[in-house]
Amino acid sequence: MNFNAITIRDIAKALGLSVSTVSKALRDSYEISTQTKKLVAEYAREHNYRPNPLAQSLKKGHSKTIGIVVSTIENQFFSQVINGIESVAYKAGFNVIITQTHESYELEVKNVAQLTHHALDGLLISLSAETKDVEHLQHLNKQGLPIVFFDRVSSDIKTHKVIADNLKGGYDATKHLIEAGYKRIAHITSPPNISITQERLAGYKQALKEAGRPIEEQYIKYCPHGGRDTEEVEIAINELLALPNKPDAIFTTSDRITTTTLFLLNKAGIKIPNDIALAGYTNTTLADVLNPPLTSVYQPAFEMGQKAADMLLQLILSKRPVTEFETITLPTQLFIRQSTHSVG
Amino acid sequence: MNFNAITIRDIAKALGLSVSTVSKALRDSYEISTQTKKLVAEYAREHNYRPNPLAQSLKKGHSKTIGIVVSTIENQFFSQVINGIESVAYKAGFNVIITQTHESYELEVKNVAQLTHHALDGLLISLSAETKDVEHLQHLNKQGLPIVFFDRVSSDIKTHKVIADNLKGGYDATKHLIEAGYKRIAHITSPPNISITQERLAGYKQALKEAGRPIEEQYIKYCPHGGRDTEEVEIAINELLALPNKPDAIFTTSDRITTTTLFLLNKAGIKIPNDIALAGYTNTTLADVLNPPLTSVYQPAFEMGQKAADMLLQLILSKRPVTEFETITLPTQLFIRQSTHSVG
DNA sequence: TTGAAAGCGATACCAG
DNA sequence: CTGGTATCGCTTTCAA
Repeated sequence: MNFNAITIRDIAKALGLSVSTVSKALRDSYEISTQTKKLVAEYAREHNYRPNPLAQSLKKGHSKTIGIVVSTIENQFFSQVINGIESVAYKAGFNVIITQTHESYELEVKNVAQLTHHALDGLLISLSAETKDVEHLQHLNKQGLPIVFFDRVSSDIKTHKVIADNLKGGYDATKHLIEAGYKRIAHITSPPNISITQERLAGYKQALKEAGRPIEEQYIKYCPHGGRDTEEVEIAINELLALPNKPDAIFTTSDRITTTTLFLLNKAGIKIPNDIALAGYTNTTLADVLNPPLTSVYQPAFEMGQKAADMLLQLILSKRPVTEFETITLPTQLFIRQSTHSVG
Repeated sequence: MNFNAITIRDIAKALGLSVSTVSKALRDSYEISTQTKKLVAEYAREHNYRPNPLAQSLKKGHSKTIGIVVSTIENQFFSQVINGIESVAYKAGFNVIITQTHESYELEVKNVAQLTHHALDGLLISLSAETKDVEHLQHLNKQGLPIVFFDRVSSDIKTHKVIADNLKGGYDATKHLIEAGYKRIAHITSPPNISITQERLAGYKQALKEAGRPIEEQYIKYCPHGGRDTEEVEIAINELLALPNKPDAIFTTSDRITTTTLFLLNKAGIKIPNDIALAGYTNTTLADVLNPPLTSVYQPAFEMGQKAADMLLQLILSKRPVTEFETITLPTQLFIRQSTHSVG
């Protein structure tokens, strides 16, 4: 508040009262007479008094704000998660600060530092695609900053976590492709170090195994930045198309990889699903009006945000240190559309 | 910072120095000996000292954070604007707090209050669809809070503004539809009170006039919440379809209205562009892979964010009160795709 | 019922 | 070169 706001002292002076009386009156303390309260309240309203939150926070030792770290808000999945977080945070009187890592470890570290600089009561984070160690978080956590992971989590920090059932998501999509008659199912995914990649990949493998299909590494492609750059997806697709036995179906993870794959296949004149079928993770509301409508794994993003915020608030508000942590797994949903129409 | 962070006082005590010496050493003051500086710096690093930003802000009178108010971050246009804002804010060492109005006037007022409660140095805002008066902003502005409008602006507050060339956007899209041979061009848009609606509508009308076409009110439909609710778009479309002379093309404004219209027309089995052509405002990267690929007006969202942040920073950092304000108008781009293929 | 004063953490002026 | 002290705006004992 660098602008000329009226302070409690101004009110005190104007009304011939003491600062403490005004403060108490404003907070409706039982110690203050009804008359004085009325007087103060009126003056405050008329002059549009707003307590300086900085001063309040400094005094009280908490800021009533929580920080969110995601890779990009352009990704609908994350903006939906954020909406979920906000819906519960606001209700509890907490504010929210959002920062983006753009899949960069360096930015993640910077942003977390920046955020905690700004005095948070808690942190909600989904790791960047590059992140391999969580030293920067561990330290804060040990110092007492409550942290809750969502989506992309780390097993190196013991705290609450909220994830989608990634294994089942990968399994469902792959199984569907198998049942639809596809023979050579490729998988384009995020880098191997992040949790969602591993879990979804495990689902993919499990479905293949159950169907007695071989798992071929040549059909599995990783995008170092989770599809942030179009080129990485393009490389993956080109490698797949150059295979002697090129795939007849692709299962993609993450919004970005999915839509980029769709874009690139269209651009290359490859017909979906006739030439290659496509099933992918996405939370876009546009899945139905894509060309073709896209078979997709949908994650309950809003609920994920709500749950994560709930758990964080619980940590923040807890009187005693919490030592028991849980990981909540939310179900995903497979929507079958024309991009994976049955073969034959 | 409710967690046990180490303070300047702790350092002073541990090192047998005074608080002020430590403070100065940390800020690399010329008054302090190199030796002491080294000592302090080392201790600070080892113990991971972070200055409490709350205390700093309180003392310095500014918080180094700017607030952003948009309708929804799920809208790609806005998330792109935010990315633009962040790119310049971070470079200048400013943090960013984002809040969403979900097109509600009430939420806008609440959020602005909430934000300023949290001690901002400046505010960047795109008005909600419901907002008709800006009393809540006027007051803050008069108190000295720098405000810059973008996208949906108000003429009631004299300050910097950044907008897209909405008139030209509306004009280009409509003219294109006319030239492509469409005869009855409808327009589905946001509520009439917000600036972008008026400007785009003006462009639509101008194109029709220039082509010697009549402007028929029955072809112009407003969505009270800018397409936030599917129903409002559905009502608009149904009314258009029920017309004796139903339109053969629709020009939609706003991401949400555009994609919802596409969805609803598809759902109703109406072929685009054969039954009805569609051209709409959208910033989604998916325009190319929609069914059909969508003719659209694209706004330079990232640049808009950059410009707005630039101007806000300029206001914040200015030594003397600024009295000269400007409105920057950014060009839009019309991308012609299959949803408006030429007739015949 | 009201007020004086300490203190949250950091900064800056002024002495020494 | 170092340290004491007032201050930012507010909350909270403790006295009066």
